[in-house]
Amino acid sequence: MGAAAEQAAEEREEWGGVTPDAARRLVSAAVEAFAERGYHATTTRDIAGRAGMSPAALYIHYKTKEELLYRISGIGHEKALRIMGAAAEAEGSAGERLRDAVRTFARWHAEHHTTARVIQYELQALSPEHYTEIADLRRRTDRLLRQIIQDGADSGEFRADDVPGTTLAVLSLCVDVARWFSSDGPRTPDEVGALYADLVLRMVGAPAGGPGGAATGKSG
Amino acid sequence: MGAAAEQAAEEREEWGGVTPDAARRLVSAAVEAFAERGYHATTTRDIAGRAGMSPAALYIHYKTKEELLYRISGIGHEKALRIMGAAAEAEGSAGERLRDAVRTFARWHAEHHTTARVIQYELQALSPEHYTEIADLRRRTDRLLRQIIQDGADSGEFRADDVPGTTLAVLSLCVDVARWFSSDGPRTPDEVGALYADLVLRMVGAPAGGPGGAATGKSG
DNA sequence: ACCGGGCCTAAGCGCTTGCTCAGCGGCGCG
DNA sequence: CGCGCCGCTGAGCAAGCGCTTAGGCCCGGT
Repeated sequence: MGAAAEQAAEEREEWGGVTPDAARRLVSAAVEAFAERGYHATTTRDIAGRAGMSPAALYIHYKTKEELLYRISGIGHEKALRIMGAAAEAEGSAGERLRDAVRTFARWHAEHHTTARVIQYELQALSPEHYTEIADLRRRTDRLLRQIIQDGADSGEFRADDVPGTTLAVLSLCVDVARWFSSDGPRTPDEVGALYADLVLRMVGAPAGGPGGAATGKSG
Repeated sequence: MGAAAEQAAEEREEWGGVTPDAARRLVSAAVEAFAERGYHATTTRDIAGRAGMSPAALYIHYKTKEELLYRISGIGHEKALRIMGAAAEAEGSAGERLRDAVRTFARWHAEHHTTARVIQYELQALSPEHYTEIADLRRRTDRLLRQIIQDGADSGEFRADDVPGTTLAVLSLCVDVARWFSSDGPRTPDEVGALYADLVLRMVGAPAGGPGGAATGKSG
């Protein structure tokens, strides 16, 4: 399989729910362009061009440029919420769940850093109604993580004086991966996830992290 | 002193180096607008309007809209570099210097979150030449922080297996304050600085932090 | 064979954008 | 008082924007 076909396969997985094919190609092109230049600096002509169509074709599948952003933001935030939910609902100690949450959440922000960049840094370009809807997904993600940290604090497993503040910091740390991560950089998404999980567990005073813990892994 | 006069006084301090007065008012208006809507969504008419001038007046003081961003970015990054430099060159253990660095750096990103937002999230709108210049300031800031963490790791005061990775995480954490901080929120800039200093010291395995350390301050 | 509808394009409309330019008011200086 | 000049404005230009419209191709059903 060639590189182009491979990328197309990846896109089909990430945007699998979007049909028909032309609509999916447009979403994919828009994510690329928005991540690269920002929403406002991206023209509908650019998006259509990347998708191999004329500018007018965009409006057959989406009413406005903002609707494209909304679709991307919705799918991305739902994916992020599902990732956090899977970690939160898993069995295990608070430490194990927190490790899993940070590892998978940070890794997703690295692996899908173009999508993540768009959904995290272009929120203000959404219409007020769409923003309200997306904000709800974000609150739910925050609540899931906060509950994990609260559980650890309640049981004495974590040392977290300010649970909302710690939650905010952990979420902020993971989200900001989308800003600095580059596929050309020295770190793989897996490595970022592992590093961040270790750092966060230490932040809450649970350095050993139970089974699978490797906070001081490489060299001690 | 009224609220308006107070705000004007603050601006004069932050942008004190910018003269004449009209040029400073334009910088101030541009920071506000860029932070609120983003660089590309801000029009020169909006900037001039906020500064109480006609659109044409902008071009007497700045050649282009991008030059305005460049000036803001330069002044902001130099301030950030000075803050990090002051902490790095201070006397004291690595733990003390790291605490000071994170506390002041995070606090600045909270207190001046509009400026910080512009300099951290609008880099891609700079011309390539201007970006290169700003990137150098960013590298120097990064190097200062990395040296503190390296010192602590070398002396055994910190437990940091991946010094560049830890540096990146700490910087990312502080920078991202600019994205979520709001003056209407429940936290003051001082509180954010204190919280973040505690979290970061634990991240590097130095929870007590020496004199002045209050990692588990509020309730233990 | 023929029609109907889904998908697409070429052309372009109305508007806003970053930026320019000729000219004007008022302050300092002689 | 009169002159020059600095800071500014009103009007507007070329270009590019988001989006629309009229029409054409192609494929499935009858």
